[in-house]
Amino acid sequence: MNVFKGFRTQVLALLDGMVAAGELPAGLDTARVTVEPPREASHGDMSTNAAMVLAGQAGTSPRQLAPKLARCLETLPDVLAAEVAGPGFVNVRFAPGFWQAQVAEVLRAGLAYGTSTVGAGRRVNIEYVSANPTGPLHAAHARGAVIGDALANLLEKAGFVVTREYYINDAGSQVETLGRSAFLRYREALGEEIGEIPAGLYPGEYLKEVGRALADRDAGRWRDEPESTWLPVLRDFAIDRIMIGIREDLAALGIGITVFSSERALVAGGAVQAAFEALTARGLVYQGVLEPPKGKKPDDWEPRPQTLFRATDFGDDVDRPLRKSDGSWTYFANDIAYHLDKYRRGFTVLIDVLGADHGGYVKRMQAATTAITGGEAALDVKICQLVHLMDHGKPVKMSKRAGTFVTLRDVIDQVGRDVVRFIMLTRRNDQTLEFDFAKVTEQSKDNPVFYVQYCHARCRSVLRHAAQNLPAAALTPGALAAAPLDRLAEPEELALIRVLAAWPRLVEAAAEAHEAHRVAFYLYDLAAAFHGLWNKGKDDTTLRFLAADDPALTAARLALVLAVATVVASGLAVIGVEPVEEMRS
RNA sequence: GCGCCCGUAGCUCAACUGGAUAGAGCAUCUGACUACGAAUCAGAAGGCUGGGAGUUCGAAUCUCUCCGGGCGCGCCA
Repeated sequence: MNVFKGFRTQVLALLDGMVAAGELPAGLDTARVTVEPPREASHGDMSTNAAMVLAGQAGTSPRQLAPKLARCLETLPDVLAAEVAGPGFVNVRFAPGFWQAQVAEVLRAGLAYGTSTVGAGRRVNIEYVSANPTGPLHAAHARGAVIGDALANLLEKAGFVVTREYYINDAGSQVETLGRSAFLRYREALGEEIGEIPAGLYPGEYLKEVGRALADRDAGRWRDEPESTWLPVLRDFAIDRIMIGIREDLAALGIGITVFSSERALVAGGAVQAAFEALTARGLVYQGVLEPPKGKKPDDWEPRPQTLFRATDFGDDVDRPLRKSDGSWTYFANDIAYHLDKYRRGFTVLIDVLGADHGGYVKRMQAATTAITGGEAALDVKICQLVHLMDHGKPVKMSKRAGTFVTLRDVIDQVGRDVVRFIMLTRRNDQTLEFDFAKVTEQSKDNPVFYVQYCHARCRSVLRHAAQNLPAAALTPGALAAAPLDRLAEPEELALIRVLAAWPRLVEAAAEAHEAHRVAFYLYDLAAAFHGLWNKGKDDTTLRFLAADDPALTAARLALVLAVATVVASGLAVIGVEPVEEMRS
């Protein structure tokens, strides 16, 4: 239960009452009325902008309207005081009991605390990773994988029905190159000396295994055949082998892709032709000649008529080609068909998580999605900026040519899956991210993974201590929820409860914004509030959780501790990280 | 040249989609370890939110224009 949203409905009800009493005109637009925690804690518990939003419509001023609303708010049972502040905010203070009750809410809900229904069962398709099946996943893929996966978790928690999808680009020239490269390794596996890998083919060592596997299966069957015979076989064989490895790597990172879509199958099924015809029927396809790109003109540029999609009608900068000069479809045309396919499978909310090099692709794909679905589906594209791999502050050298690039598997093996997942969410997706092997495994407060995990471990530690003196039955969530929570009266305790109570609101806001990183930042804030209270107990022993001479107080504080552990675990579940019981030394 | 993203404390980053006096963490300075684990915490100091103009009750956020960085720019995917 989002307490802020709950209070907003109460505010709206009071406004209706003011309308009925003739204090406000009817027909006010309350859509922009918000209830938020004030930035400054001293301003109170919640703040509403209602007077400022409505004053104009009501023909009065915020400072005149606000006091009237404040008086109404003070009639509510949980409200201690409502004050007008600044340009017309109404700040509300709640009775401690209002917050204390939230602890019991957390314990009753358990890990489901924060689960919301704002998604209302709407179906969302989120496509992520979608790395070309020409080699193993490398370190940079981790970011898109985690952002997509965490966003999927987040949206599910917010009440959306989510499909997690991986688009296999198995149709273009790159997989042909893969087939040729694999053929070379196949011949090598049969004992041939292949020498240097020619330019234009993939040199990676990982293809040796592919070549060997095919040699084991088919022996010399393809060696002396023409390319037209072996290429499809080698290509498909290599794709299958590489996709097996990719799936294993994703599993190692805990990425739960549910649907793998094949570009080749899509094309073979006539989907591109169908999408093309749909666009044509809408009058959005024509033959035309594009201007050359200014400033950076390709050497072989020559004006030529092309089959173009009217992307500029939908906000793109130029119209985009759908066919290559040899008559085959462009990647863009295939992708239009793919997005139409998603729409036809019932999704109206589409999210693509793409790498930084796809930045220039966003507008055209959004234009195409709007066009092909008649505006019924909306595409949001999350661009992941680069990840700079570092070690002890120095860049990790990588060279694709020398085959020394860092694979995703390397990273997972070195620092662990939980660390990878958490760190990838410690920056907004459109901000570059530094990933330092030394720093992310450091056991200090500089390391947010550690800091948050340490919070959970401390909570569990307290509960373990309590278990030495109390029967297990007294420590269940149900028993603790029944503790005298009104004993949680210290300012720091109430402040901590406010942070807990912000979790459901954060889930909703982050889900609507499609921003999973906010969960990581929230967890950091929650951990900070808890560590602060913990340390207060160092100076002031009356603040300690376990009060030997006061069982009732102890029970109330243990309820709070368990609630903190629960919300931390709930948040980590969205990120896809396992909460730890204790820190290993 | 055009488009997209970014520019916030010395450094690394937030800021709840337009809210109040822009917040954290490092680093710096001051203080707290016979402990429910100090692997932490409290306090101080640090800002013309790259510059300028506009929109309105109100702008880091929206518009325009410069400056600086990243990514991309017809038959690669």
